[in-house]
Amino acid sequence: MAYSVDIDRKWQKKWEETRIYRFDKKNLEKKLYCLEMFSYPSGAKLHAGHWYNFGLTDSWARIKRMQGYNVFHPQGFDAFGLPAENYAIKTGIHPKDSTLKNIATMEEQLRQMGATFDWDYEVVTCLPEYYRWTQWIFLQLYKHGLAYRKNAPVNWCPSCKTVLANEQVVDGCCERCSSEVTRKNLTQWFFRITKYAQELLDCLPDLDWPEKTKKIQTNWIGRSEGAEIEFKVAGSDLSFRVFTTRADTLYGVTYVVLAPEHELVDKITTEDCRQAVEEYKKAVAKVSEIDRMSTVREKTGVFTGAYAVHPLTGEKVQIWIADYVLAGYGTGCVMAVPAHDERDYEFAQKYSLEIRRVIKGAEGVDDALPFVEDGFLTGSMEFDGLSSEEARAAIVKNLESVNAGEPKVTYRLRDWLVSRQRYWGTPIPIIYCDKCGTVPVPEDQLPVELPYNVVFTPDGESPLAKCEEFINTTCPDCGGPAKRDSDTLDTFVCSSWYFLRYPDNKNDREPFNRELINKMLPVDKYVGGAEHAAMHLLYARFFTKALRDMGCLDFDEPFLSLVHQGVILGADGQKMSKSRGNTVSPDEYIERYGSDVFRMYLAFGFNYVEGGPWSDEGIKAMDRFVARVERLVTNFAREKGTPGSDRFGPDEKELNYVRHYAIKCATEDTEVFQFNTAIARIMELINALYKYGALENRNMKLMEDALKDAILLISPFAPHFAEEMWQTLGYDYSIFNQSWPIHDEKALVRDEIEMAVQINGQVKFRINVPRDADDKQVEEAALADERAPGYIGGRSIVKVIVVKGRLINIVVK
RNA sequence: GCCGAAGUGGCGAAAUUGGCAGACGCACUUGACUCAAAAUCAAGCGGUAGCAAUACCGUGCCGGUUCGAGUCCGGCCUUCGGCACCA
Repeated sequence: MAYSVDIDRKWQKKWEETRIYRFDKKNLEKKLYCLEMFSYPSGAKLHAGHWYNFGLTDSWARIKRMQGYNVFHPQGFDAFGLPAENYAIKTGIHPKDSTLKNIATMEEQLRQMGATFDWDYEVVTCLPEYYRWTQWIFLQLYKHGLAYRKNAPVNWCPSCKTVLANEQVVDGCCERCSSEVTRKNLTQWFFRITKYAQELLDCLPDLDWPEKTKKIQTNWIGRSEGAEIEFKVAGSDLSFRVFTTRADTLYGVTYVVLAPEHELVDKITTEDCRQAVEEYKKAVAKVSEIDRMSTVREKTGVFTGAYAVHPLTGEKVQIWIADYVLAGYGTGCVMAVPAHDERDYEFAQKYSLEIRRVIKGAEGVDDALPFVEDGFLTGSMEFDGLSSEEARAAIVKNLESVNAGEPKVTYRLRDWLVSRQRYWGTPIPIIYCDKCGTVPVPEDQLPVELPYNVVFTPDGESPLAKCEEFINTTCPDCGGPAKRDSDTLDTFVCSSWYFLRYPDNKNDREPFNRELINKMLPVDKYVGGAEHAAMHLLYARFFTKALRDMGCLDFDEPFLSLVHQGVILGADGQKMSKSRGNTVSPDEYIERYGSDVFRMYLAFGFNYVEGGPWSDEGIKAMDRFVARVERLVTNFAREKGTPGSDRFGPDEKELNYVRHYAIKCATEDTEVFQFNTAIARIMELINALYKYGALENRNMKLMEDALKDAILLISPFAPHFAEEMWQTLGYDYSIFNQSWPIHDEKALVRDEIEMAVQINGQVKFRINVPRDADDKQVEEAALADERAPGYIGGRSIVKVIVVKGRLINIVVK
């Protein structure tokens, strides 16, 4: 039977009946945890990107399985989230109903992929069995001081009617709906990820992750080393601290700037200036955070009338407020050194403030102001002549001795805002009691179930707030009337620990068993989109570390090795989208060619990490290749048993060489997700088999062995097809219980090697030399070649370089 | 603006530590089979010149190091990611 989608179904059924991909819980010594980022159950069908991610990672997992690993390869769904709720607002279909329906559809489609998923370990984040433990983790974080509430200005999307994390705001617009984001003050729950900033940074170098991703995380965390320096407010007991990375420029301070929101502003502002300050503060409050973040905007500010005392010189400098100083970074105050900072320079020029040089460039360096690079100190009393680097240490030391400063490290990373004014998410397990205050829901009362009967009106208030039977409850402490938190958790919270739940997904006493999880984790190979480089991956790392410190597990990092798949574009080279009409619907292709052809095309047509444009010609070519293999197999199966020779001449040697070369390369390339070259080598083996098959008096044993290896090599990429071919060749079920072939190094040694002969670095001709020829013999062979004199002419040989097994370069003059 | 990655035939892409550029495939051309077409099988296929042997050019651009550079160094250009008043 020619390969088609029917073959897919046949073997899917058989695999399911025989439970062939079931994970063996007893053999944890050789476990290998292979994981793709789980998906959101959207209403649409699986797209090419899902196949690219899941299908090819599955091929990788299959090889590992055949190499004897006990592969744990689970699947699940990131099932809470905005789209389902927005869909409900639009259509009236309840998020729970639509989500569960979508999950059923997607499960079905994922089964049709023919992957090695063990569905016994499925995890669905919107089910109480799961979110009960999300809530439990929230409570542990709360108990350990890692979850706290504060009033904070938040990014508000007027269209989604919800709060967005900074990272969900793209160009001042909502990541999801692209409407303009505004600012709003709300009391929100935060996770103290900043506590782990340094560790999150320190563990990065040892991870087998793409360098680019590590770089993104490094930037995101944004460590900055410097000093905190105290300035006293002249004529009062008040003081404030500034953070600076340029303590060497301290003598160049001519004024200081506070963020307009800084708490000290009201206290120090003089009567003369109060009106101007108040007006300025009002004006700043009106400017959206987005506009304020624009670098092209002209800097503005006002004088507070107050003066600060320079900690070393005792000089009085003006205190200003300006919007270019951010309340949320560092201490919310800066010392202004206009001579050596571009922003301060611009500001000082505008408001005619003094600009005082304290750094000069080295000999020959253009140090026109503002000079922002390191140099040598000048006008800085006893520090004159020191380099910037020496001066930073010396000045901070000096400050420390007078108790006016010390070395300090700050981070750009901010705490993670997790409250969402939304329905379709994990309820926050907190109760507010007038008498007892903020009370965590007792663990034995979890889960706090999400009520089904709610009204979806997009008015910015959580639907839960309007659900009386949910919101009104009794205080667990005093038994009096109390209210539940009406917000739900960011869905990134759900996805920050799902990989911990998979191995123990049915545990109803705890989120996961500590002993088991210590054996099953970390994840050995994690594969998913690069768009999660900053958020998801950082949050999951934070959760892992926090859970470790709370005694729930004993490892430091969740994902040892990470791969990002590229993006498959439409045939026009543009991102696939319905509006462009360039989407590729896997179902149609699978119906026509079978899922293995689809998967193999994805494997062969692209560099996995880069992705690229879809090509109908490309998948047709793959269809032809599969048919070509099938012809080879059926022809051979017909001839099987006919007597052949047992000779092992040059033809056999060549076939055996290609065979083992294919085994070696396919194994090594697949290991590092280079599926395209792995398949190229398999194609070469098939070509070699055709060539050999056309000969008279073949060595049938060798041919069968080579063909058998070829099918084994194809099997991870075309599992249904390979299973069918295996059967056609008369072997027992299942090919996936076979061992992965190992190449024979001896077969890769050729008797004669072709080497290129270069004259002055240019290839002129090629010679064949015996495999074991030494440099001298190679040189002699090259020079003895009849073509050599013509190229050398009358010139003399200056030097001869022999690169073993590759080329010989004759340098002549 | 800063940080990072990438630019290779008509196309998708390969290329160990600096060592034969273009593996494998698509498209195309030719031949075999066929009444014919498709499919299949076989062969060719970077550019220019030439009947040919061959010569010259060729990995975004300019320069450098080297016996030898797609690969290393310096300077540009373009594209794509990340960050962006971070003190």
